[in-house]
Amino acid sequence: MPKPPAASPDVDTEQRILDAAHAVFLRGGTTGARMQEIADEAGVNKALLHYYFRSKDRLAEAVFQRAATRIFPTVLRVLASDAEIEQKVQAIITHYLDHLSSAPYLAGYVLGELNQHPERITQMVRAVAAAEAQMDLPVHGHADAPFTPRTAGPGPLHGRARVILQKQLRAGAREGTLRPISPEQFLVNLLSLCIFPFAARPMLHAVLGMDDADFRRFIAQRRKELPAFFLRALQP
Amino acid sequence: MPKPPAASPDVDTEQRILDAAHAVFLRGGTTGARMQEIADEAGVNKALLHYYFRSKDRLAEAVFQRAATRIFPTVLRVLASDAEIEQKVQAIITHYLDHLSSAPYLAGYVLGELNQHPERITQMVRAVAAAEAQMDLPVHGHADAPFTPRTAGPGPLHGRARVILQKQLRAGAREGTLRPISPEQFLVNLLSLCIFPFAARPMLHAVLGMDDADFRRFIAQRRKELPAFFLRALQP
DNA sequence: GTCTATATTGTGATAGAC
DNA sequence: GTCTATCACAATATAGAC
Repeated sequence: MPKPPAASPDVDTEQRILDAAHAVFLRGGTTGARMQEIADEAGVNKALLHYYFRSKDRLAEAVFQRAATRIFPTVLRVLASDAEIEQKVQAIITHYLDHLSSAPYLAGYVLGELNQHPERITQMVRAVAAAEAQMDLPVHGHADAPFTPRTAGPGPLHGRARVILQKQLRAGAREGTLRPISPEQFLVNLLSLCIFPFAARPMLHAVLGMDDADFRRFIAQRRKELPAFFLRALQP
Repeated sequence: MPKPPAASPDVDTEQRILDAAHAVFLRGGTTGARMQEIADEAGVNKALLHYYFRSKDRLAEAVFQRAATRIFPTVLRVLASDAEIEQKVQAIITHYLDHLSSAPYLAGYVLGELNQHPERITQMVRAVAAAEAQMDLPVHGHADAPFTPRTAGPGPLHGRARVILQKQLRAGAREGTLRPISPEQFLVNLLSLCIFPFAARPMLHAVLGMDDADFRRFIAQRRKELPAFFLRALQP
């Protein structure tokens, strides 16, 4: 029962609050954020935050859920598709560079939360599992059904995505078109190259002297070069 | 004058406090950490923290300084050396995987701080500049001289390290042994592949179901495979 | 549903004895 | 140098009017 008690649930206000919380939490992290700040950003009173979301903790949970959901499902969908490995790499790189460019704080926020609040890990497990489960239902079965407990193996990425990736990598190795590599190393390498530059943006500012314009150019160039760079590394 | 007023400055206690603060801040971030927690960890009273370091802010600054200094100088030294590019890649990868394995929270902490407290960026600029400057003094000139304002170009990594790297990459491209790549893309790729797995460790836990033992094995394998992976990507 | 006012706790910081 | 005791304020949370 995360919904407000009764009457007409003013979803508009609730949404405004959630958006405001999203913005504030992503900038300063959960512990750094102040409820007052969120209220101001949403243009409402502090008490309203507690009316819609019971406590700061729950509000933070809701925001993290949303953020985690925004950073992950696409990769799973792409990996589980029946495209060639080259196309998948291209698609994932393009997606991340574009997506994270438009959400500058997202990567840093998610990593930071996971590091500072271990309890978020289980939350992310659920988020990923939900994404994979929902993926298994092609179209029907309305998206916001609260359960769909259709996860196969033991861990999260032991669903379709991982199985298909592994099969593809092995096939490539057998045919001699790909150097043998485990799905884990493959994925971590790919995600590293996509996500790290955004999570470490301030570090690049400090170490390489990149201002905002520099960074945009840097990412633009990366969009062109990274797919080939990565695929070359996979060659036998 | 960050030193205690007078008398015999009990460097032992000060060090214990700093170590405790290091441990606590790295786990929970600056804002998440509590002074009481640090005092407990150091086995002293809360008031002593204020005696040695004036405020939480200054203590946090000191810890960040130390952490930033531990994560960076080695790369600069390696890059500025006269080794071949292949050896440099190998050395940097080995160093990071070993070093970050023994300091699990370091990467996440530094990235998190930089994201949440923009003022840390200038602090890191100074740290990097100091590291580069100190590097320019081969042996003589005792290490803890507080100035050495010998930084050349405008930005931080516009010192020896960057110049040498760029020269090396261009030479390789001219000779046809390396595919053309900018020093920035080169460095970010390398750092991404080294640092991200540690900063995203909880994410890997959630998404790939990696427990501690899995992660150790994963890194061990990475130590073997990553240099070749990266160097292949550089080939023309 | 939304506000104002207030209760309550947590936490950084200081005073002062030893 | 190190402790105990306490202050002062910031921040979450609630009560209750409208």
